[in-house]
Amino acid sequence: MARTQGSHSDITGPRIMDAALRLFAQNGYAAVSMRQIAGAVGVQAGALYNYIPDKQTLLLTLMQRHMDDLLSAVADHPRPEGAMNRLEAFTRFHIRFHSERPDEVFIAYMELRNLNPENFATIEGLRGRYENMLEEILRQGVEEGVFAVPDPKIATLAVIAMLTGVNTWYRSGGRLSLPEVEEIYWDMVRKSVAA
Amino acid sequence: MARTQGSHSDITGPRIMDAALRLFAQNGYAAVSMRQIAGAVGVQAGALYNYIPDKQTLLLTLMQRHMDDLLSAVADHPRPEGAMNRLEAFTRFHIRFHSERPDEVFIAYMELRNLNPENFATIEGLRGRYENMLEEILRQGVEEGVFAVPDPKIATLAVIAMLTGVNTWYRSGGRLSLPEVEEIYWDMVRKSVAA
DNA sequence: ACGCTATCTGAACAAACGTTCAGAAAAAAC
DNA sequence: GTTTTTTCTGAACGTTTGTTCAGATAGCGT
Repeated sequence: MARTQGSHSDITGPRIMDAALRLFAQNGYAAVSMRQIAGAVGVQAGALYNYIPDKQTLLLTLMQRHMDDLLSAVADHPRPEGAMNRLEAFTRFHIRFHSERPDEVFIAYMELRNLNPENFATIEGLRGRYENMLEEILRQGVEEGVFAVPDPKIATLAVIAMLTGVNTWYRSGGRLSLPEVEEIYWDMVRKSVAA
Repeated sequence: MARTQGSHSDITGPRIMDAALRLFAQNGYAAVSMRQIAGAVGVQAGALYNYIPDKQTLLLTLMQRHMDDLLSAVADHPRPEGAMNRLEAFTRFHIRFHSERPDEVFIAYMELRNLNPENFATIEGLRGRYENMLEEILRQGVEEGVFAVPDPKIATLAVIAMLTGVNTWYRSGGRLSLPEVEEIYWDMVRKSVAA
C-alpha cells in the first residue's frame, strides 16, 4: 500500500543506511558510533532502533545488499560468445560496477573481520560465487586455447585484485575517464592471461 | 651498553609491538583496547605507557617501521641490468617480502584512515617512494621497447595491487609453495606489460 | 647493605560506548 | 475531531574506553 510523499518512515530507513555506509567507509565500523550515524540522519540515537536491531546487523545488511546487487547485476549482464569476449565483458563490468560504489566496495573488503563467523561465511560465500564466474571464463579460455594460465584459481584472484585496485585511486573527474581506465586495464588483463 | 639476558626492559618494548601488531591485524586498530594489548604481554594497561606515548603513536610506529623495512630491503636487493630482469627481481622480491609479513602489510593498508592527516601523509610518502621504483622500471622498459604500457603510473598501481593481493589468500603450508606462487605471478606480470 | 633508578600495579578519571524505554509528538485512520 | 498507531526524544543503564598517577616492587651500581 502506497504512502503519501512526505511521510517520515519511508525515508528514514534508507537515510540511515546511506549515512552508515558513508561513515563506515570513511572511519571504519568500529570507529563509528551509533550517535554519529543518528546525527548524520538528524535524529537521536534511540530512534535508529526502530529500523535496525543492532549495529552488527546494520553492517551485515550493508554487505549483504552490496553482494546481492553485484550478483544480480552480473547475472543481468549480456553474456557474449567466446572466452575472450566474455573476459572483456567481465573486466569492463567489474570496473564500472565497482567504481560506482566505492563505499560499498571498501566496506565489503575491509570490515569482514567485524562479522561473526556465521555472517562472515555468508558474505564469503557470495563473493566466492562471483569469483567462480571469472574462474569459469578462464577455464573456458584455456580449453579454447586462447588463454594460458597454469592455475585458473590463482589467476582469478590475481585479476580480481588488480581490477578492484582501481578503487584505491580512481576518482571521477580525475586525470583519466572511466572508459580510458577500462581500456588500460582490459589491455593488461587480456595480455596477462593470453596464450 | 649490554644488559644481562633476563632483564625486563630490553624485552617488554618489542613484546608490546608484537602483541599490538597481531591484535591490530586480527581485529582492527579501533577494536583493540590497550588492556587487550597489555593482557597479551602479561602486564597491566598502565605499564604500556612506559614504552609508548599513546595508542595512535603505537599504530604509526608499526606502520613506519614496516615501510622503513620495506624501503631498506628493496634498496639492499640486487639490481640487475635491463628492465625485464629488473621487473622480475621486483616481482619476486615483493611477493617474498610481503608474504613474510602478513600482519604488517594488512595494517599498513587497512589502518591508514586511523592516522591523523600529518601521519597519513608521512606513510603515503613512503609508499609513494616504493611505487616509484616500479614505475621507473616500467618507464625504462618502454624506452627499451620490451614493455608496452600506455600509462606507467596506472600500470604500476595495477601490478602492485595484483601482487599485494597474494596476501589475501596465500598461507605457508597451503596448496602452493612460495616459489610456485612467484612463478605464476611473474608469468602474469611479465605478460601484462609485455610489448 | 644501601640508595637510585626503572618498572609495574591497581585504582581512579572523565568520556564515550551500544542499547533500552517511558513518555512526548506526530501522523494515519476513522 | 477523536482514537489508534507509528515515530522520536531525552534520559538512563551498565560497560568499556584511553590515559594518569601515587605508591609498591624490583634490579642496578657502588
